[in-house]
Amino acid sequence: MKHLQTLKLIDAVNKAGSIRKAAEDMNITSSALNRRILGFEEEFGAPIFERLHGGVRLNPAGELLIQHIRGQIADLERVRSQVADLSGLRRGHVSIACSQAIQPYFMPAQIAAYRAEHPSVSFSVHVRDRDAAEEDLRAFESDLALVFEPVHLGDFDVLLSVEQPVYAVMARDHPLAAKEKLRLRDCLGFPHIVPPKRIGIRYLLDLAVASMSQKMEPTAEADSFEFMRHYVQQEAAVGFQFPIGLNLSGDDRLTFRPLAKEDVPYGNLTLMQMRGRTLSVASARFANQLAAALNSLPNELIRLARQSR
Amino acid sequence: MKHLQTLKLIDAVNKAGSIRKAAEDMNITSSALNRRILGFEEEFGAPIFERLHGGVRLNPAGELLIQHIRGQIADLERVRSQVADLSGLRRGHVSIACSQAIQPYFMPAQIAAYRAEHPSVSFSVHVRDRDAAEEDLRAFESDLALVFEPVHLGDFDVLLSVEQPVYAVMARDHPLAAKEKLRLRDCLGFPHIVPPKRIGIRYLLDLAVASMSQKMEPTAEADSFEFMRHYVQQEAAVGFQFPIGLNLSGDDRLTFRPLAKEDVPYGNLTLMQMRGRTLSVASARFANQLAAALNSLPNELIRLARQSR
DNA sequence: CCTTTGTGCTTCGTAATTTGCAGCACCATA
DNA sequence: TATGGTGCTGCAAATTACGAAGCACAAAGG
Repeated sequence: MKHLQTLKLIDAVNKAGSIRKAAEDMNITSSALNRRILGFEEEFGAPIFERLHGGVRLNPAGELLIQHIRGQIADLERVRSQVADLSGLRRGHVSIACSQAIQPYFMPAQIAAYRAEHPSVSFSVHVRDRDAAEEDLRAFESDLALVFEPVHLGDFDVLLSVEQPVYAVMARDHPLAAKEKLRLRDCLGFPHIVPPKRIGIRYLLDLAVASMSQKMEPTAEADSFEFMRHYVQQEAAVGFQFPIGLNLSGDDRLTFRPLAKEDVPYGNLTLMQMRGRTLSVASARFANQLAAALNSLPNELIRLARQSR
Repeated sequence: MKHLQTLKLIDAVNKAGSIRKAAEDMNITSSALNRRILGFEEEFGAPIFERLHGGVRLNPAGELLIQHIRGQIADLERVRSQVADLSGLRRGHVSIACSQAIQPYFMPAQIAAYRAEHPSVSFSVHVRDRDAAEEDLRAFESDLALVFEPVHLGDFDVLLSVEQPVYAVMARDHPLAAKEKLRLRDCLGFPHIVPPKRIGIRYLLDLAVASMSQKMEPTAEADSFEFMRHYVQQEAAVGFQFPIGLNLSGDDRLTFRPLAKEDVPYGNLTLMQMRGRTLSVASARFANQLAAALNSLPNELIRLARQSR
């Protein structure tokens, strides 16, 4: 869009940290870009960038403005999506940030289901921890976020929130695999592997351990569920994951056992968007589908857990 | 702002109803304007106007777009206001729509009080009935609305809502002036003057009369409180008004008596803004001041009513 | 029935704006 | 002190937007 060009350039300068670098990114000369910025600052009535040795950085006024710019660009996209929708095209793009646990099974299935009905809708999936996901929403880089244990609920609209128990993950021949229900202290007696502090599941574990005499002494700390999954097969260790990130009925090398709610509080899986924002048609519909799927999730989990026995 | 020029032109075309008229308003030639519209429609990907004999009109896509445009312009204004505020200037503009009753005493006093602290803030006041006030908010032509008995609360955020009884207004020598408390049926026994149906106070009166055997038979219907005020001095008639629109202690030709709540329900004086919108600093502060003043209003009324006896 | 008056749209030469190139002044670091 | 980075600035060239006039069309007016 032509009339947003200057605004996009400002955004580019902000991202690049210097006018010359941004000029290269946007395929124009630095002089042209520089003059556009100066011109904009003049008609805006205040400087947007503070000039320092080695580049530029947004000043407070610029921070305010960049937020407006991103909102404006995102909102124009929404309008175009709605227009495309009312001309019957059902086109559009959905950008979603999600926790790692969502990514292996749940999200691919949901996207495939949606695209089966609307083939000309495309998707961006950003795997983010709970902090980064919220940052994505704020910067209008994601339309939706589906994360465990969000940090700052204040700036967002919660579309749905469901609870998920924490599961212990271990090899099929692990001593604990025999028990039906596990206590947290059983798990901590064995070597255990946990995610780093920024991950929601670790937050819940830390919360649980805080009120116990037993301490958590992780053998390994890894942010990759893939790694944990293979690690517990090598050394009779215990890992942790939410059931939505597990293939409850289909894995014959691993065993999954829920932890008692008294030990580890359930995780809140929350679907959110930027507060007050009107989503594009595609995003709004996909959010509805996600909400429906999440609502029917508990029953689904029970069914799968029964199968796995 | 340069980059909004095309958008403002589109808005102008929409308001004028024809490209040539809008071109004249905006001081450019019709050919230039026409080309900008065509160019915009091309890069937007869809027509915005439907061409008909004698002019143009927005199509559904255009309606969506114009809403976006107005929102963007208003939001940019908000950003500039915030920027001015953080550079310590306390400048800005507040645009408010209000009921007729607010306009003679309350609003001027409030604006004067605000401007005493922030002299470089300017105001626009639009006197509107309850329907038109909401339309103003939707079109981003007013930042705030202070109206009695709003119609569609759905699209707006309510900042505050206070109750006001309906008062009967009559000449000082009117037979009813002797009574301390009035019933509606007393008033209807005399010639009475009421506002037209779109005014909030009439809505309340109609509501009240609906459950009575007595009917309302207005001698006159007028949308001007000024007219009503003088009319009741000429012919021993009764008018109606909210106390916020009355000079309870200072008028020696008129008498005001509250109507019992059992007869006529209290009117809801509601301060609203467009849903989800972030107001400019000046508007937000003025809204706060209004809210504080409205909250302390009941005591104030009691004090004034006591004085007037 | 033809004229008038309004519409949106197109063409073309010109005016205004933006761009790119080169260079300047500045600052931190090596 | 040299070097490599920055933002900024004249000046000519290129691009873009503009204004004046005219075209085709459609609804009213005499």
